[in-house]
Amino acid sequence: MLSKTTEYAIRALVSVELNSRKGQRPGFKTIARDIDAPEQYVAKIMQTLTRFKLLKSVRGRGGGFFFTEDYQQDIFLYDVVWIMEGKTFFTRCGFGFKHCDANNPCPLHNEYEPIREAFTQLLKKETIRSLATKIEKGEAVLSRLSV
Amino acid sequence: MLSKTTEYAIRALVSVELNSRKGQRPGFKTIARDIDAPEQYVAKIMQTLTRFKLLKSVRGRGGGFFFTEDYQQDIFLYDVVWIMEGKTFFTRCGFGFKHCDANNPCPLHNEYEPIREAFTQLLKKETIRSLATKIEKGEAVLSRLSV
DNA sequence: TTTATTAAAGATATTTAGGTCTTTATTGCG
DNA sequence: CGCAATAAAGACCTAAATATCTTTAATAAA
Repeated sequence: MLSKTTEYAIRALVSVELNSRKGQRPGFKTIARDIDAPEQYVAKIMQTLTRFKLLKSVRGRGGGFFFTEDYQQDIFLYDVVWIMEGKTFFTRCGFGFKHCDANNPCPLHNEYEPIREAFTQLLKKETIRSLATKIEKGEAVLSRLSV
Repeated sequence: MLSKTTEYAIRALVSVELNSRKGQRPGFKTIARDIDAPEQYVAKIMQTLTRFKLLKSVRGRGGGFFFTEDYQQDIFLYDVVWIMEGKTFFTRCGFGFKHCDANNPCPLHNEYEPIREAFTQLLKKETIRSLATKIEKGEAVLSRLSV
C-alpha cells in the first residue's frame, strides 16, 4: 500500500510532534530511535520533508527539526503521501489496467473506486497532530515501545 | 497496493479465461500480448500459477494454459493475491507500525481496518470468471485495446 | 522418427527501493 | 576564534522486484 519510505516519513513527523510537545527539538538520531528506523535513511527522509516545507530544520549545536507555528496544525497525511508517493497514487488503477477511469473502467473499477476514495478521505482527515494526540491519550502506540 | 507481478497474474488469468471461451488454449506469448506485459516474465508467472494449481499447462505443439473443469469457477482474486503476495498482505499494518492490531492499535488502526476489510471482501467476491464476463459484456476492458 | 512447437527450469541482467558513508556547511558555546 | 554538534548533500552500496536469456523436457504432426 504505502512504501516503507512513506511509512517512515509519517512516523517521523509524529515523533517530531511528540518531542516538540515536550519542549524538545529532535535531531534525526532521536527520531530514528523513536520510530525504530535506520538513522541515515531517516536523515534523507527528513531532508525531503524539509525541502517540501512540511517542517523546518536548523543545523549546528542545538539544531534539529521542528514545525513552524502556521504549519503545525495543517499537516494532513494526504500531504505526506502526495509528497512521498506522487500524485498518481490517488488515481492509478489498483489492478494495473491502462486508462482505467469512470469512462473506461477496468473490470474492478466500480467496486475498487469507493475503497480507494475511503482511504483518500482518511488521509485527508487525519493529521500528524491528530495521530500524536491519540498516542498521548494512550489510545494508540507509535512504536513497539511507546515514545 | 498490489505488486506489478500480482497485477500481471490476475490479468493473465483473465486472458486465459477469455481465450478458452473462444475455444482456444493460449500460450504465454499470446497471454503476454493480451495483457501487454513482457513475454518471459509472464512465462515465469504462469509457472507459479501452475505450480499452485490455479490452472494446468501442457507443453509441446498445441500446448498452452487452461483451467480444469473443477477449478474454473472457483478462482477468487483473493486466492491469486494470497499466492503472489503472501498471507500477511491481509493483516499487516498499513502504516508500518509493529504489532498493530485491535489490542495494540496504531493511531490509524481503527479507521484503516474497515477499509482493508472492504478490499479483502472485494477480493473474496470477485473471480477470474466474473471479471471475464464483465469484459465480454462490454462493461469493462482488459487492456488499452480490448482483447 | 524427425522436426516444429511449446512450457519448465535455472542462470543472469537490469531497475528500483532501501540503506550507508563521507564530506561540507551551519550553528552555538567555551 | 576554535571546537563540538548538528543537518545537507552527494557518492556509494545492498537487497528486492522486475525482466531476459539459454537450455532442457514434453508433445503432436509430418
